[in-house]
Amino acid sequence: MSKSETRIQKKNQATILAAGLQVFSQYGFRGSTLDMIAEVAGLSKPNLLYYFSSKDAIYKTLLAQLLENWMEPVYAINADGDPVEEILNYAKLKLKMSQNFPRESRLFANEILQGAPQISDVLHGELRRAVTDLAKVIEGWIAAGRIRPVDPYHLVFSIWSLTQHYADFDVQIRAIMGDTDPMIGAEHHIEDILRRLLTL
Amino acid sequence: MSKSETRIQKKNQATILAAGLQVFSQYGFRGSTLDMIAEVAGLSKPNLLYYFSSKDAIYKTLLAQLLENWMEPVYAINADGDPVEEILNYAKLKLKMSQNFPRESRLFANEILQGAPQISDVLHGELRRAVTDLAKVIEGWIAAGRIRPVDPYHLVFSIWSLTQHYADFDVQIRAIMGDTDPMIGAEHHIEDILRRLLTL
DNA sequence: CGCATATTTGACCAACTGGTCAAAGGAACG
DNA sequence: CGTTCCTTTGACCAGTTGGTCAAATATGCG
Repeated sequence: MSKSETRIQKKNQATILAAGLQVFSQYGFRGSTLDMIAEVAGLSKPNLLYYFSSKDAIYKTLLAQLLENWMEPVYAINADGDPVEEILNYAKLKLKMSQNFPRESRLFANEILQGAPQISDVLHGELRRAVTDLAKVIEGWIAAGRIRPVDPYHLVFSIWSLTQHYADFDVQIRAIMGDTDPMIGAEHHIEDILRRLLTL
Repeated sequence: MSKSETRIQKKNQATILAAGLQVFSQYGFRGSTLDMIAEVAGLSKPNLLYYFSSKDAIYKTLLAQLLENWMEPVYAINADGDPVEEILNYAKLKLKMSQNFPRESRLFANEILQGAPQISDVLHGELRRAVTDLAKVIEGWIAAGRIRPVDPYHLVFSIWSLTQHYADFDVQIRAIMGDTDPMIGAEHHIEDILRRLLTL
């Protein structure tokens, strides 16, 4: 079955997805062209379409991979762990993802800005459910007096915005900070914010 | 001079800019077309180009307006005011802007995501200078023991990300929160975060 | 009204767009 | 070596794109 994938197929599919990520994350779906992706990939346009049936197929594959990676750490939050450390650890993980996979973050940002036409169902379905569940866990922590009372939904949005900002607005941040590496201060700052917010 | 602007000219230029904002903020420069803007504006494509010399000209006009509006509240921060209130007030203002002008925020986000090709000079120039100056003011407040020691640059980024997130990721937030209006909780939450962070 | 000026538009263009296809070039394997 | 299947590509297509232009229409004004 999956043995049917040639070595060349695997390599070229990976090359195309990497090129697609590069281009889509910068220009969004509408603003990207197969020619641009082909150029970055170093393949001819018909060759792209030999491995992926359409521009849309490349884009959807990238988004699916992305959503999987993004949901995982949410599920990994342990209701029985230490509340502040669980939340801080999640935030730290998200910041590392912004640092190591900024293009994935920008791909997602672009999709949302365009109104999430491809992932509207995931947002209303799996994501909503996951966040609602997480909110219940946080409410439990609050009720047990283990963290300060905060709105759990807005807490989650804070973590997302604070961390993803370093990937999505990288150009702006670097323009302001010059040669200083933003990520060094960012981790400490976000930890400081969240610890202050959550500690009783 | 400026008297040379007809009533019709004023009206149509405004109509075109409004339509351009609508379209550019969703699809970015590359992903937007004159036909889309013309359709939203209710004008013919050649008519657009009678009022603006090119697609680029519409986009640049919008960005210039935007940057002006965004810089103003930064300059309004008063070094002699109460530090916490000055910062909180700035954050509140930015949140209101996300609420009342979300498309402007998304236009900016799109421009940054695409690598800020049109406003790179402003970022490295005026914006960088303004933030550096603001950072000095904040450092002064810290040195005077009037707020907790925080990295002033990352503080500014926090405020931007926390507030703009509600405009840029509106679709995602509404998917998760359903019918609940995000903005009601957002203001209190952001105030809570910043007060906790800054108060000694 | 009649004229000058401002506005609007249909027809058009060259470049680009996503995608097709038949034919050519390679790899693998007996 | 020859055959089979996988891979690559040049040529091509219909629809879209930003932009032009001359002609038609509307407006303002004496």
